[in-house]
Amino acid sequence: MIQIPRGTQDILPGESYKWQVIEEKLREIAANYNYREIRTPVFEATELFVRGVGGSTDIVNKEMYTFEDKGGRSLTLRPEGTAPVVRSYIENKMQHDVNQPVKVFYKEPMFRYERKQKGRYRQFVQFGIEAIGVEDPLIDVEVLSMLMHIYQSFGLKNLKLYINSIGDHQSRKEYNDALVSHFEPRIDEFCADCQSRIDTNPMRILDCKKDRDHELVKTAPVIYNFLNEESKAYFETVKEKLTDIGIEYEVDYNLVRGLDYYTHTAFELMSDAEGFGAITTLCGGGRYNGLLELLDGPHETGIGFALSIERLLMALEAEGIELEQPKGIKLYICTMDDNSFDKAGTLLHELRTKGISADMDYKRRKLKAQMKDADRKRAEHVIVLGEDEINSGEVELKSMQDGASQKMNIDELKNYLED
RNA sequence: GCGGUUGUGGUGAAGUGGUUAACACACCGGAUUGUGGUUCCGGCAUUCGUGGGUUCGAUCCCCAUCAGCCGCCCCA
Repeated sequence: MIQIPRGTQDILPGESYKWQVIEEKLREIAANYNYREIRTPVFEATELFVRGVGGSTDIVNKEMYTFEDKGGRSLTLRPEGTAPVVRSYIENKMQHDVNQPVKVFYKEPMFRYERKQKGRYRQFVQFGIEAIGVEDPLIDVEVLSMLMHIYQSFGLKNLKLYINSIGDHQSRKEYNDALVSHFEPRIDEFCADCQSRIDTNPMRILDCKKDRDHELVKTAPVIYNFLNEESKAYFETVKEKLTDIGIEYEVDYNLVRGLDYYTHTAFELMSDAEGFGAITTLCGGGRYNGLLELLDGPHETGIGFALSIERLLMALEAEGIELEQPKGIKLYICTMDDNSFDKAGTLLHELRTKGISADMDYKRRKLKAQMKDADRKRAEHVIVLGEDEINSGEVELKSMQDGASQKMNIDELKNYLED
């Protein structure tokens, strides 16, 4: 038997309604904030991610599905959504778009070659937004408020929003240097991971789980102090506005994001719910000043976030929140014999043509079994089509909810069910 | 990529080196010759992730492989 590839999943008919409910809600909220959908290809030039996401990141170093096509081009299944959107923005010269800033959302599968775990897939669906063309604390707040709006609209409670500012590239570099000189003299007291982090990404030492109690971690320089006045003011405004509109957050100076392109505002939404295991990040994002220029684009800046629908579903499950199941069919037709089986097929065709959802049992089961089937299919009404009904042209329309039935002829039935 | 753990019917799960692989739910059928969600009765895995090996014999032992889960790493 051929099995599904590791880290991927089938969304079966019994579950797909959950995705539909979530997707519908996301589209609704996106429209509410005036973000429009963008769709980009599943694969892109490998170079886009190497440059855009950053050559030192794990994503680029070990998680990409990269292949060569028959023309010898190196292509990569997209591991994240921001670089492709920015590529499209640049290529389509969207800085000249009449709608400014350019506010887009996407909802597409992403691919990362990682060890599978609960809530971590090799193919997963990200919903994300990007607002490009404006640098103003207020747009950062819009993005954050939309993010919280999404999760709260599903009734989720155990949420924690962490924010930080990592400043511009200059302050980030100075801060990194300061961390290196802070840790270097005693780096041998740290775990093996941290010893390599000091070269690759010193900020990561700060949120190491093993060394979190080390005194040097506690006395380490704080990034806030390395921000220039402008960056500080920007960050302060973001925080004030968040408070003004009632969004709770916690500042986490150790919050750094794994992708190289982030600057200034960075954030992460975590779940507090029980049984969430190692994977607690529901959504992450931040501002990316400089990314457009890095990809040969105009001097514009952007901000965005990305969330995984799989993890959103996980969070809903963890909090015992059920999504509304779709309505069942309007009418189920029970048949008694070959003749009525045949007639039912014709009637079904007529009903469906009128837009009335209807079904019957094609397995020719006994009446009782058909009633059970109608129940399972959540039919609103059922009729029994037998010899009597066919001869008289009259059926009893039974409501599955209260069991009450009313007599009517078949033509009346079609009109009755139409609305 | 590293460490650990698990893998029995549609689902949840017992089980043992030896002729017929518990049980529960679901499903199908009957009790009730044309009416659902209750009850009672009956049926339902030549097969124990896959491929090898050990053995007279393996679902139970060994090896490999695939997949899930947990931890690390990292992230959505």
